[in-house]
Amino acid sequence: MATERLQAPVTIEEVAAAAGVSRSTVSRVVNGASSVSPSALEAVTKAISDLNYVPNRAARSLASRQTLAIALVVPEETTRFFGDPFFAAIVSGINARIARSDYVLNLFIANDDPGDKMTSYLSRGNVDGAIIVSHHTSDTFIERIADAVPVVYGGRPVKLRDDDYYVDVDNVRGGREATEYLIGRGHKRIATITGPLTMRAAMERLTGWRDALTGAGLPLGAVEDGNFTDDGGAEAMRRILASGEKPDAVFAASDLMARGALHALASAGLRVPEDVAVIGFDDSPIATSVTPSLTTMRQPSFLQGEEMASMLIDRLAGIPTPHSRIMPTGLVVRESA
Amino acid sequence: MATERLQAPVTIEEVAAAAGVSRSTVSRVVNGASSVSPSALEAVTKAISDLNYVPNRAARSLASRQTLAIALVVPEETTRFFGDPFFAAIVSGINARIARSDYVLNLFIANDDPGDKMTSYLSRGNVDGAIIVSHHTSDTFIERIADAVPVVYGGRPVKLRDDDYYVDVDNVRGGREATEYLIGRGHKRIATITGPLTMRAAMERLTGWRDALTGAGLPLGAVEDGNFTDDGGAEAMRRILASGEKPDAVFAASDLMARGALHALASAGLRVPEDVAVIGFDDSPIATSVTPSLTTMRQPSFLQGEEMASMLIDRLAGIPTPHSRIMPTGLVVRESA
DNA sequence: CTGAAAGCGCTAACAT
DNA sequence: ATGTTAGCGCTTTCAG
Repeated sequence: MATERLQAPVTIEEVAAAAGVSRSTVSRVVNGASSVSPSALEAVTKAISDLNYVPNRAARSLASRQTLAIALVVPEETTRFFGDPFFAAIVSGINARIARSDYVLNLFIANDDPGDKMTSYLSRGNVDGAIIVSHHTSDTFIERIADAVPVVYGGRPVKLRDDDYYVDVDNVRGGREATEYLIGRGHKRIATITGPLTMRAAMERLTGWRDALTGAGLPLGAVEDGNFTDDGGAEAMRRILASGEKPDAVFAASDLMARGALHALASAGLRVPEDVAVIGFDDSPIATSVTPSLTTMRQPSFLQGEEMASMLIDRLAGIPTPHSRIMPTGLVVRESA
Repeated sequence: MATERLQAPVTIEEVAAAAGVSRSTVSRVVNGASSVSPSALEAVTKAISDLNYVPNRAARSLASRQTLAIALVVPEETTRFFGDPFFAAIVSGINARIARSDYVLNLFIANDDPGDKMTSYLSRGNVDGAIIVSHHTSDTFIERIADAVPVVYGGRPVKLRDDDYYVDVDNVRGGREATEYLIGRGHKRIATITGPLTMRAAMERLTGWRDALTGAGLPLGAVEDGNFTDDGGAEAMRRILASGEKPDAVFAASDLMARGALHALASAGLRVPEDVAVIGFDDSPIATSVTPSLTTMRQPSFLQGEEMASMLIDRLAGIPTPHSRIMPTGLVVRESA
């Protein structure tokens, strides 16, 4: 026991010796180069597994000038980020894809970093690329990151540059279809609870809501910002109710806000969907955990995360990749509308 | 435009030249060695900031044989981990402390890693240490990590080894004091909603509850597992109500479960605290966001996170550190009890 | 297809 | 206090 920490690490040199070839050849097989004879390949492969050789990351990085690390940048307040199951699914997807690669994820929560250690760290080439999971108009530091390393965004960035890549859904359409569903059910006074309008997805879903309403010749209902949080959704709902014009339906731009709205509605003694129908967005686990269960516009969050990671990994490997990937949304009808 | 990615990275050599000293001296100031003359120090410092020098991690790692990386290991289902503000605060604290150091955080979500890429990655010395933020009895892979690198746990580990370090609160006492508060308020039939009993903190808070009750000569009320989740708390509350023996108070082992309980109680038409008093645990942002606001046993989650990181950093620096740090809890009285 | 040789940028004895 | 000198373990031309 306790000899563990000092095991001599096996180096490429020892593998080469064991296989009777040179370092270069070992390096070639480790990196999957084509030009290696079958016999050499076999000898090296055997030596590697016999010796349990694992390349040293630092040495590899230093020589190859890549870090095999990807930054996961979270430009959110920690409590908000952690509070939303949407991000849970996104991160889970990213992590799942990364776990299948040679990369590791470096976590950066912008918020806890008052100086800009993060920015300079990233700029200095300490990661090969970055995934930026959300994006506010006010996040200026993001541009500096994008100047320094390849970036993939979750959601179309506020200022799209030529070299930007992103994964998104069609938020306008999602918002429109959610609202159209409400309209189709005969609702006439449809309010909406939006995310922070500094975020593109929030604005776009609002646009979709507006398009549906004007398209149907219906008046625009109340618009309140719910900040993409549970509490924010509840407060927005209360403001809508307090405003006088009682809606008969509400489109909440996230399930989390829809949950808040549900609670506010319940407190106000209103029944869902009878008095007020509610439709959410995400189809997160929340949708089925509330009562009544949530009718919602589904987006494939886990896949979005996976796709973000895949996109970046492909780019880093030099594989041509489209600049954006728009994932499908779809209506999921349950009890609340 | 687009010249950005190829900026010549400034090396220690260039800093040395600019400062008129040798590489070694630069290295010394970068690493905070004492034996540098004031004048040299100043020249180097200036050169560093003029040139905007940031040391190359790979080179540093290779030469110094440390990785300057710390693994953040999350042995939880992603949705659960991200769903609890307690973890949000913990991670925030860890991240804040790490941001002040030379280390970076590598994120590993055990759950998304069916093989054991993570374990072998960590075992191969790719990180200098690991922080394991939660711990279930069933998590066997954790031992393998602890065999390979220095570890700090969030919460006393299930099997404590000689070389383990952890940050915790006195959960037994916290549970006891919360329950004693309820008793002091005249409640006689006190139920509890526990976390999963595979987790030490859950068991200990249950013990505290039991101790308080037996200490006061009161009968043990209902015990239901709420899985440390919102929904779990609501269901546990429903089971308690359905069981026939109506409690006049409930100790929920986390604020999240308390929130679930509050909703279940409201649905059942029971008033809080008049019909049933509710006390939580954590004093997370949830406590003030629910109605009625939550009386709860506070634990300093952010500080716990910071302390976990500090402990590991100190250990890695060879600074003697006590094996455990028990942080204080304290009652916060609000409306729910 | 393979080996030799030259570093990648930094730290850490060892001198001085 | 500071400079010199070896590497750390690997990738990558460049010859052959």
